[in-house]
Parts: sequence; structure tokens; C-alpha cells
Amino acid sequence: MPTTPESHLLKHRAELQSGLLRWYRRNRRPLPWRLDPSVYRTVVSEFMLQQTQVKTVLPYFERWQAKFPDFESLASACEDDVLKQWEGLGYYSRARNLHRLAKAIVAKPVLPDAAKDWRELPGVGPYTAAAITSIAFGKLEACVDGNVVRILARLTADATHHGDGAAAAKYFTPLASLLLSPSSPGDHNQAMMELGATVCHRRDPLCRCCPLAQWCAATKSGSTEDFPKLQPKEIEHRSVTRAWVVKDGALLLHRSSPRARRLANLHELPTATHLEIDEQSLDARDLLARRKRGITRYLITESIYRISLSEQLRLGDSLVWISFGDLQSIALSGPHRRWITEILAMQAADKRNKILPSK
DNA sequence: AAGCCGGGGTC
DNA sequence: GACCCAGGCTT
Repeated sequence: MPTTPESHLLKHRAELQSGLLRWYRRNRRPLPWRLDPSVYRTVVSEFMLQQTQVKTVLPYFERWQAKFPDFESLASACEDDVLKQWEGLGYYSRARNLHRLAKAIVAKPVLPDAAKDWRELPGVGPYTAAAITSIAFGKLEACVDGNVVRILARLTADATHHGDGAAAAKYFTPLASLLLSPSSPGDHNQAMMELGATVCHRRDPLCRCCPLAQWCAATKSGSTEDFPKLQPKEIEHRSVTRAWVVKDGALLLHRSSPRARRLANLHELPTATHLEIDEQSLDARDLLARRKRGITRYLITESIYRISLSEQLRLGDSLVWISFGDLQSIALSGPHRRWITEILAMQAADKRNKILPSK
């Protein structure tokens, strides 16, 4: 019977676990949800960390704790305040799901401690259920995120092609479960993710510093960057035309419906479609800004035009006037917040130049 | 199973 | 510009 990379790992499982845990205790970053852990802080951090890097999350986590320190305060908050705290983090359904989760937790007689119970709650999938229950309750549940996939694919030099990260995570879950340290599953899971984030980089991994290098098939053959094998996404270009409409010191914004697929209950600059404006009729002289940005597999070009208020403009229920003084208190997506700030700064500069013409 | 979420950082 | 990030939800 041939020796597979996987069976080699399992043979040395105990050494691998102790080496990993020893490395983790020496090298883990002092993150706020580790220094002062609780079930609530673990849940909040895991929601924020879905598809978002630690560095990005840190300031949001601290602000969130100051505003919503526990499940009760979050459950009793209004959704507008919750979305406002999430402004700029992206993937806003996470904030709405976390809010709904807090309400569900407060309504329960006891805090659930089993992964299958957490899995029933909104926004909690296989990864998050394993993370919460292993870290906060010591349950034997293996976390399989992008970091763990990368490490396991390299340890085994497994050349299987995966359509996306979710398929790869599913594929590596059995191995992750077999390797999980039974004595400290929470630290083991965090150690794997920490190793992926700080050592087993996608490119130029620091194999000389890796506590698992001696068992890594990809390191042995100098092919770490060949794993995992994930299918690249096809980038699709799209363009959106938006309107800048002002009346009596207020800006016209669109507010997405609570059931919208994206940006539910958030404000944004209205699109030409929202206003039933024919894009062909726009004048290039009214173009205030053109910005590109990406989200998942889309590259979106957004063009913002100054539109004068006229009888022809149709304003549906989803359109609201927000006075410039109130712009700070509503929830916008990160890009929309930036564009509005930039355009206002531009206009203020134009105004100064008219009053004090440059020489 | 595949798309979508329309964010942000990194190299 | 391409790829990734402590993924989950919808269809």
C-alpha cells in the first residue's frame, strides 16, 4: 500500500498538533477578541472577519464593542444604528444577520453550545459555527476557511482542481477534522488560520518559519505556490450612471428596500434607472465624477452626473431628501460615502476659487 | 452547484 | 489588475 501525503500527516498527527500549538502560543497576534474573549466578542469578530482581513476589522471591532457591548444591547438597537456602525465594512447582510442573531440569542432560555444549533442562526454557516463553538465552547469542530484550505492543499500537495473556495473547503473538511487537536480545538483552529495569515501566504510563503514545514509535501518539492488549485474568476465589466440632485440644501438619495439583495436599508446615490432618466440625454459637461471599483467578479464604472430638478423627474417612494447636515448620521456604503465627500469638497473648492480667484 | 454580495487590502 | 480575505445566502 503506497504512502500518501495524507497518511503521512495522520501518522505524525500528534507531533504536528503540538508543533502547531507551540508555534501559536509564541507567535499569535494580540487581537482584542483573544485578549479579552467572550462568546459575544467571538461571534462579532467572526462575522466581521467573513471575507474581510484582520487589519480592516480591528477599528470596526473596537467601535462596535463601545456601542454594542453585549447581545442585549445589540438586540435592542435599531437597524439603522447597526448599519451605521457597519458602514464601510461591506457585505452589509452580515450586519443585518448579526442583528437578527442577537435578537434570537436573547430570546433563547440558554446560550446554545452545539455547532448544529448555531448553524440554524442567520449568517452562521459551516465555518462560523465551527469557529464559535470550538473557540468559545471547546467543541471538536474543525474550521475550514481560505487559510486552512491553503495549508492543507500544500501539506498534501493535492492537485485536485476546485471551482471555488466553498468547494475546496468542503473537500478538505474531512482531513481538517482528522488533524484537529482533541485537547484544544479552539487554539488549534486559530493556530491554523493564524499560520495561513502570517506565514503560509498565497505568494512567497515563509516556509523557513513554518512549524509544519517538515511535514509539507509542497515545501519538499518547492511547489507551494501551485496549491491550492482554484479556478480564476472571469471579470465582468459593468457601468452605472448616478445622479447628483440638490434641492434646498438637501441631496437626493435612494434607500434600498429591506428585502433588496444588496445594500438593504442603506442609502446610495440614485441611479439613472431609479429616476427614470434616459442616459443618452445626459450632457458630458454635467459629469461630476467617474470612479471604478471592484466587487467579487465585477469591475464597475460609476459616472455621477449633476441633474437639475425638473417637473419631469419622477421621485418614487424609495427616494429621500437628506439635508447636507444629516449626511453624517445616515448609513451609506463606503464608496458612496467617499464620492459624496469628494464631490462636496470639489464644490467647496470651486466656490472658494470664485470668491478668491487664483493669480 | 453556481452566482451573488456591488468591500477592501496586497502584491 | 489579479487575487485573496477567519463565508453565507439565494436560486
